[in-house]
Amino acid sequence: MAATIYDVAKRAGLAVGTVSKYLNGRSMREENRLKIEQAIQELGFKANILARGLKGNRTMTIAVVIPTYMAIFFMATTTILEDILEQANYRILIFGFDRNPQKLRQKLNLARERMVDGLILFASYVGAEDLPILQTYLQEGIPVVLVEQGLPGIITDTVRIDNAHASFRAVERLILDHHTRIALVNGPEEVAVFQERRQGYYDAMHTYHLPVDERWVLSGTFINAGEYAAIRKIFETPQPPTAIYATNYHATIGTAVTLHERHLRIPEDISLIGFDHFDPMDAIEPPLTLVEQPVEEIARMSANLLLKRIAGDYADFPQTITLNTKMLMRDSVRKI
Amino acid sequence: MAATIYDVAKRAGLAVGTVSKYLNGRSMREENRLKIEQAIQELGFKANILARGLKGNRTMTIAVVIPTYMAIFFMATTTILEDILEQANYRILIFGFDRNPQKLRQKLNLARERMVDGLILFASYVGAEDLPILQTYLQEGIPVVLVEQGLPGIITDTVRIDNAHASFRAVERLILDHHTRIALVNGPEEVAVFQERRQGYYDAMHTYHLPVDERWVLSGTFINAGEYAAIRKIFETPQPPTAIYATNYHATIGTAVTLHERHLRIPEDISLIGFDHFDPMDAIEPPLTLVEQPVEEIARMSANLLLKRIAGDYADFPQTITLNTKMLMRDSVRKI
DNA sequence: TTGTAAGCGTTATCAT
DNA sequence: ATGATAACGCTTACAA
Repeated sequence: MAATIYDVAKRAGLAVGTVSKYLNGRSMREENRLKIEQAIQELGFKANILARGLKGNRTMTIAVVIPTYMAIFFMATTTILEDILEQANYRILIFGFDRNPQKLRQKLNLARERMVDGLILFASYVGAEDLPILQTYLQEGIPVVLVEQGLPGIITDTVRIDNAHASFRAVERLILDHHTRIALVNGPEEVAVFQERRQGYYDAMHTYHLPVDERWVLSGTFINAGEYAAIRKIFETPQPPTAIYATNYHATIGTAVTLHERHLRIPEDISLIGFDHFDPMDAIEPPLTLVEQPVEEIARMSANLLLKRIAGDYADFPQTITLNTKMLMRDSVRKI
Repeated sequence: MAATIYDVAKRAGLAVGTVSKYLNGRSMREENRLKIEQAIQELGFKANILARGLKGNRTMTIAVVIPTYMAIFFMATTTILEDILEQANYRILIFGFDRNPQKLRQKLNLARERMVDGLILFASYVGAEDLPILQTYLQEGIPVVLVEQGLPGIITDTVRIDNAHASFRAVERLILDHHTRIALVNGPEEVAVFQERRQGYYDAMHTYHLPVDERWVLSGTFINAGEYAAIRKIFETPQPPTAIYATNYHATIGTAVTLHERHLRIPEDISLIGFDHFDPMDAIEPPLTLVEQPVEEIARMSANLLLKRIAGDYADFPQTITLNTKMLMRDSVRKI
């Protein structure tokens, strides 16, 4: 069995209360501090998190809940989140809900059972049925930060990006380079984030009085073969587009691969602006012009906001932080 | 505050002991069972996992420890693992260690603090410094299942695949189709798994008396641009290879993309056999011939083995299960 | 500053 | 079959 605080106390010749104080960073006689440190060292003592949590206060644990483990954006953000929170001495529990609102409900319950001190929820793919339990969190005073988007009736802090504006700028960039026939390869449109990204596309097209050919407006998950066939079809129309704007990681890679397969050169034959910037994308030649999400900043803002609430600081609550994307100008857009 | 077992007992007019028995599925008077169920219902009672764990027995929690969150193989396996273990009423805690043995040590400590009932460790990228704590797990009687590979001195169950044989068969397939100049795009060679995959390549080449041109034997992580440049260089040699065998997901995608970029047609100009089969790969045209890992079976075997040990069944311990990969014959290999 | 003891929510061991 | 109570490892009054 692992050593307990009693073992440490005995070995140090002190009482458990004193050891506990040491563990919680209170002041004490230097001499005793050393004794305790030595005892801890010798016994390889590690405070038992369960007992700590049971006592009712903090478990020093934060739940990070994401739609799926299989998407790089979520995992990249989670990785950074973990680093940041670890520095504040918090641990994270990762829950994926497979883009399934029903499963989400269950995961949120699990997290609550574990008495997490806070919740960071990537809020795309959340369903109406998940709202009540989120309310429960808030009622119980467990801070919640929503990432990606807000949720109806859930009054809490939110960290998001300027989806519509990001799209607008990307499409505008193409238009300013004299493209007029621009296709959209969008994520699943039941998700608010992708509705916004599509809206930005429409806004740009309308602003510049360009017609939108609905056959060029695609949407889907782009994780299976069928959907890529749709991209290929875009080029079977008589006057195919001269540029494509893809609105997420998969769509971007899939589109680039599809273009290469058809021996359409980027950007000579067709221009492409993608979305997201993760390592594997740089395998693509030429380096793509991309809308880059500030992944690190999203993580940092979410973590800090949550920690602030956990610390009891509810000034300026609730806050919605909208972060700006960057256009990474590289070599996949050609001026016509 | 959430309802406790005392609240339930009071509402049902019974003692906590009785309610506890109900929760643990022991027999009891039908009439009381109903009372308890109703009370639980009305109060929305959920047993507190922390208190349960503290009491010393099972936490019904299993740690799944993986080298990185950012690789699809690990996340796909973890997703399935979670499903399977959930059906056995276990929860999982996911820990990524960023391919950093030092971080792994820390994560293994975290998992132990949480008193997990078992550990599933993806053992590539584990360092010598991590071995002692693994021993601690075993000494404390916490079952450990190693996935991908065994570890020196760690006597426990292992679930792995036939890496060398898989490679042998893939390369042999190319040879039988009369390829003689075959390049290898391998994962990082400090990892045992990739040493084995490379060995299979060498074995096949030697078996068929084919010379290996070391300039065509590449290895790396293939998650950044520089490494892809190396693939391109393969084709700048005077007599370039006619076929490539790539040994993991990233290497496969990266190679396919690179080939397309150079307008080398698959399989007309060059044949390709890849490794792993996940959805996004099917974006590539033509459908690639692949070595397919039995991801689901890996997860199932690991989970079942672990559950068996947790249940105290140590017959046939330790066991090493070597699962067979499948060759998915599709359209990326040409008979010369 | 330090020691003592109650209490967190459960399970398990006793009696009853 | 059920009820009362100690114990799990920790934190936190409160007392010394």
